[in-house]
Amino acid sequence: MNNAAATDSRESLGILLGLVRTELVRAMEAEIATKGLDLRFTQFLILKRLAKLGPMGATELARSVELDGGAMTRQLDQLESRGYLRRCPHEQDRRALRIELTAEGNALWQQLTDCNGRVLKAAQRSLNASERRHLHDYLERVLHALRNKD
Amino acid sequence: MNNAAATDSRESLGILLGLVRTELVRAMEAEIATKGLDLRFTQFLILKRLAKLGPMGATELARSVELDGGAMTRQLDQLESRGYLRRCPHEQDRRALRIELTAEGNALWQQLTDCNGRVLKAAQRSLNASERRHLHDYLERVLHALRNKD
DNA sequence: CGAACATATTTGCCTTGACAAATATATTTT
DNA sequence: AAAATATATTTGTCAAGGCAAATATGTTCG
Repeated sequence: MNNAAATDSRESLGILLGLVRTELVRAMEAEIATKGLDLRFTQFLILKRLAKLGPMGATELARSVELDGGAMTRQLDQLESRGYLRRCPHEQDRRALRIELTAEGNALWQQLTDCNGRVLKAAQRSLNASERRHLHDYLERVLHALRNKD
Repeated sequence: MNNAAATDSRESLGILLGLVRTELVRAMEAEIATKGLDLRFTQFLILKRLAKLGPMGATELARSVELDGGAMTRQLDQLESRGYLRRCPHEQDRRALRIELTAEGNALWQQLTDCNGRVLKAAQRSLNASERRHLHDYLERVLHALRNKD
């Protein structure tokens, strides 16, 4: 009985993670849409990274949001054409870029940070502070276990 | 400080979930590949549902693995052409299908269930039984909160 | 009954992202 | 310094999945 419950619980982890993530993405995009903005979750993540960490290269940015380099190029095309960021040449390395938010990009982030906060607050509203920490901790441990699977 | 940590933790939940899921999918597909099989995670989920719950319609199957109906049609095309499942006419409803595993499909599942168990065990190896239950519980509470956001 | 509406499946179209090849520039080796 | 190697970005190609329209069938209401 105990055994059966544990087994079932283990087996649905993959689906459960997918469901939670899908809903979170959906909720964020819906929240963004209520502001009259049209941005995908990926684009939101890119802007967030730039806003939080400042200018950086495309490869570094891609790694930090777990996106393929080629996909990043295309996202940058879009975000640049909409005026949210700029591709500047890197000072020392002529291969690389220095991607930075424009004033418009920063203004946009001001709005997005609201959405972000509201959605995450709503998502975790039934968890207390300790439970939130634990959730985060467990997820990181699972991630670590998967990455070092010997 | 406490506040800052909580904020940071909240903000990375979206990315963290994505990372964990991506790694889990990657690990499952790698494990499947070691058996000489060529199956995507989605296909694995479809077979799993059919193996666990028995024959069902395409729409129900699609919902249960959180997949679009159109995408399901195409996955079924592939799995059927490889001989793992059959589309039978539904007895009462001539619109609907009754999708069932073939003998080959069941045999395949015997192999897959191993992979599934190994990966999930590895993923959760640093969590004890209580922590696994909690992780599952927290994720379900977050999911529920996102779906009923009033 | 017949019209309106709902549901199951399929198909077409489009966007996204992974992977690999191409290009340009840096770094290391010989 | 030339050659080999590594890294940053871009581009081409492909498969997967979301959405909407098409088709077929079922259900409900007047």
